[in-house]
Amino acid sequence: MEEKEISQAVIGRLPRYYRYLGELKMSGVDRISSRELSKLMHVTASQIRQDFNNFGGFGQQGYGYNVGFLYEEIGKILGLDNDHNMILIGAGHLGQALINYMNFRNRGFFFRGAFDVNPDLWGKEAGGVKIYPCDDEKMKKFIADEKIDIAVLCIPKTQAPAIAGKLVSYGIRGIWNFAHVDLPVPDDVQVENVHLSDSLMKLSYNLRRHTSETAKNGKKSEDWDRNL
Amino acid sequence: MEEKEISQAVIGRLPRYYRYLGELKMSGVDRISSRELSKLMHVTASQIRQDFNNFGGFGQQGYGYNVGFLYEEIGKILGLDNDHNMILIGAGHLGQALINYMNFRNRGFFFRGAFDVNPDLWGKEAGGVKIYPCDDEKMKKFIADEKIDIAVLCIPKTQAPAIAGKLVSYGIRGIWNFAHVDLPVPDDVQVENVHLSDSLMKLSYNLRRHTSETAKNGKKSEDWDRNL
DNA sequence: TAGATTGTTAATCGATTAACAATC
DNA sequence: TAGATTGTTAATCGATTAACAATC
Repeated sequence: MEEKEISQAVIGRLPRYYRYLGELKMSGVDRISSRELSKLMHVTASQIRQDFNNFGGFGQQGYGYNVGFLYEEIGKILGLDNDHNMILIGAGHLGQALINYMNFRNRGFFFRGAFDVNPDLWGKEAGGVKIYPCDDEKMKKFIADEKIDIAVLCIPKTQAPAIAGKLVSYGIRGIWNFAHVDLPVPDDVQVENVHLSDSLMKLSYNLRRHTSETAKNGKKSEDWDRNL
Repeated sequence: MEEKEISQAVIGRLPRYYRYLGELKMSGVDRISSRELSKLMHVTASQIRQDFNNFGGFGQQGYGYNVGFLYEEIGKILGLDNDHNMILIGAGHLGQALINYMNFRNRGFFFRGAFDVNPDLWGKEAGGVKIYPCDDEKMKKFIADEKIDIAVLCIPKTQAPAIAGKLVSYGIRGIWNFAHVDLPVPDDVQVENVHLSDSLMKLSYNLRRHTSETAKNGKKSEDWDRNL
């Protein structure tokens, strides 16, 4: 039986469902209908049901969805029931910020080590792990020994594609890429880009667009759904 | 005459065009066709032409596009021809990483000050600007005096909505939100979310999906377009 | 049972791709 | 002019929304 490919549009919404369900669970709600959730999240109930039904029937007619169960199931879909071992490549400001962010750990994402070209950092610690030289053999061995599956790339864009290529050859299957460049990797390697300046440019566009629009029609809307 | 609203799908692609055009310009290329650009960026030539034509005719039949001109025009569309004054709210690890990142400055985004609740940080500097107490009156005056239009929110999600509300009342029109929560703001305030853990969860999903798929059909594709 | 709400099919909407006439 | 390539319309594809039968 052919499994249908789930669109990235759906996947992109799962973490937000997961977050809302986690909060509902925390506040003791143990049952919710697509309609209630739709009001809370400002999306259509139709979309919620369609999204969930990509993965099978999580609800019950006449009842709705069990919050705890749904939360767990979406967690499983997102692969949060398995731990992930990560290495940080580039222990600069941003890299250190990420490695010190505890919330990733709570979701099963663990930094096992960091690598940097700067000798001043070698042997020091960041986020509870050692910083090693960006040495090919060392990285290769570390990735194999520690069963690293994700590399977090926080290095200048000039160096990113070359390092990414090496990491892939050492067995890395997922790259969380903060370098402002597209990484050409084989199709069986997953890249998730976080292009901060792109994000800032989108904000800049929307600021200008809105400013000129209000200047034009002079009205100020109270509708804030679009921002969610 | 009604101006058609440009879809966020198009806007989301502009920064990437901008990046490629900047690189072409730097390497001395001054003319490119939609077909050449499509091969470079791994998107369809049709999409490129459609995207550009949302904003008017930037090209010339039989010739293609002038790289420098197109680069400038897209910059203008993105609002990069105007400077933006920003404040950092929350000078923790992530906030300090952002305020120290020089590339935003090159694009016209300037941090003018930082605010934090931690007294140990007050009076210190980060990224060349002072860190102030998160005091209502001080923030209000600073935003007005320094003509701040963007606030960069790097605070825990529990505090983010309350602070965001205040900032908006002080005149902030754009929020770059790194807190893991949806901010309810009026429609004339633009929010750009950077939800890092959501991004990591997507990577986790795609890792698992691919791992089980290759396990199933045992093939390893060389096509890497999808990762761009 | 009657009421509620899902799962799912059908209708609509929007975005992407293809095609080609206009034109440089 | 002939060739190339855009701007733009038309066709296709995919995603969202609406509707409702199934069922708890």
